[in-house]
Amino acid sequence: MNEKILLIEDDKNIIKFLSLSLETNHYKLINTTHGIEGISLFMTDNPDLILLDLGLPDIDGMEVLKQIRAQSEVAIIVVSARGQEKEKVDALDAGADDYITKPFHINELLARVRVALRKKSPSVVKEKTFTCDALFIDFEKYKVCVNEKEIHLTPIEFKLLTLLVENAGKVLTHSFIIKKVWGYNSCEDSQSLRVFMANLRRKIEEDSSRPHYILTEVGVGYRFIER
Amino acid sequence: MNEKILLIEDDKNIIKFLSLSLETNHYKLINTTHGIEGISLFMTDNPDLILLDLGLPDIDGMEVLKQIRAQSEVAIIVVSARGQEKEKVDALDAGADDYITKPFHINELLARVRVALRKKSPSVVKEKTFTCDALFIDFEKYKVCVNEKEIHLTPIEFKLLTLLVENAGKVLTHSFIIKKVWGYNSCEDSQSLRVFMANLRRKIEEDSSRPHYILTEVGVGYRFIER
DNA sequence: CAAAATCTTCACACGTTCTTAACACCAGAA
DNA sequence: TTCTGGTGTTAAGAACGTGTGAAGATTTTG
Repeated sequence: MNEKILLIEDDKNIIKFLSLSLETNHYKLINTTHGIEGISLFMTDNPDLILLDLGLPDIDGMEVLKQIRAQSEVAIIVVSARGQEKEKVDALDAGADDYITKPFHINELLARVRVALRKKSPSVVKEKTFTCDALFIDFEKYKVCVNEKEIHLTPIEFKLLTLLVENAGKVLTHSFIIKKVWGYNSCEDSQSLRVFMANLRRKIEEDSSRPHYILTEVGVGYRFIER
Repeated sequence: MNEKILLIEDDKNIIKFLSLSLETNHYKLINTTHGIEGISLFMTDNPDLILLDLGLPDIDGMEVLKQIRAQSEVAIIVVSARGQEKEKVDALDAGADDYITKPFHINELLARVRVALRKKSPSVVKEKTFTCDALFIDFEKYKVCVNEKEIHLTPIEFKLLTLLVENAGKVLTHSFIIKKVWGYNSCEDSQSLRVFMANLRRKIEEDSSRPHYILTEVGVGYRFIER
């Protein structure tokens, strides 16, 4: 959140215009009108994205692009008045992630900023797992371990455990669980549910007569302990 | 190295034009004029990049975009005659990596294709071979060995094994496997799948009644053991 | 075109999973 | 104590999913 954007641009009007738009969209903005300072600011401030104009007063924007790209994979969007095909191709091949020609629509620019940021953002592979004491669940792999030892759950058992864990700490009523696991038009028979709870506890609890994870709320339902 | 590009576009002239350009630049090209078939081809052919027109004769291109993006991070460049700001923003926010408006300059398109491919490529570092115990697979040479002895697999068997191995450790549901192997619009018939699993096991398992590599998750699907 | 390989479909045996029913257990109330 | 309502446990059979051989359909190959 609050990604940092470095704007290297010498047109005062565009600076004003972009500052406003970017800041209302909750980006942190740094800006400079000169290429040399741009490279320097990139080094010191470590922005998440750079908006780079090609026509700068001191050095050529292409030079700035190449120097930054030589050191970093940071997202760079070229924003330029030069709309010639060759310049676009050169900038893109020199490492720019996108190229927008002035004049541009602000919403398109913002959308392209989002694209560039989502691609460069540390696309951490989200492990969809859950751990609580000796219990480990990998929802994606459909795998459940107790004390590092894999145990086998049937489809309904897995669904039940997932439901409980997703609502850890909350009490789930019998009818809620039945609706979620068996579907909305199943009769309100809690016999099966009790059997499944027993089986589930036998598999994941150390002592199923004194459950640690799945607690019974008499007259109401069941609840998974809060982490 | 010979990246595969899927072109979903209904304008015959553009198809001809792009085919020529892309093939002279040594890309492998697959193309279709319909969105539904596009999704299906994406599933079966696993392209490195998709060029998507928004105005298709069967379904809306945005729908194609969303459906593909729901399953994959593959590079997608929208190539459309619709140049409205809102459409660009919608497509980019729906997951497109870039948006080019017709008419376009071919060199700019090619440059943007290079940008999209170079950004996606590092994440798709695909292993060329796979080894697990007595099983060896060379994906490029389309070769499978068990105990150093080459065995013959049919195309679907190979595809199935590849899919399982690429997701080693994860449970793949029947419907997921069917979609990936047989394509998007195949009916949900798991009969064939069971037969292929049996054949595959007979070929790679020592004792196919007690499989070592391909495990069954009753009621859910199959999975390849974790390395 | 014929032969071979591959794929699909069907039937059925077998194993797993689910449902159901019976009963034990544990409060708290009469 | 006995009764009562809710819960835990066990076991049997029903329902469902899976493995497998073979036959027929389709595609590929020579």
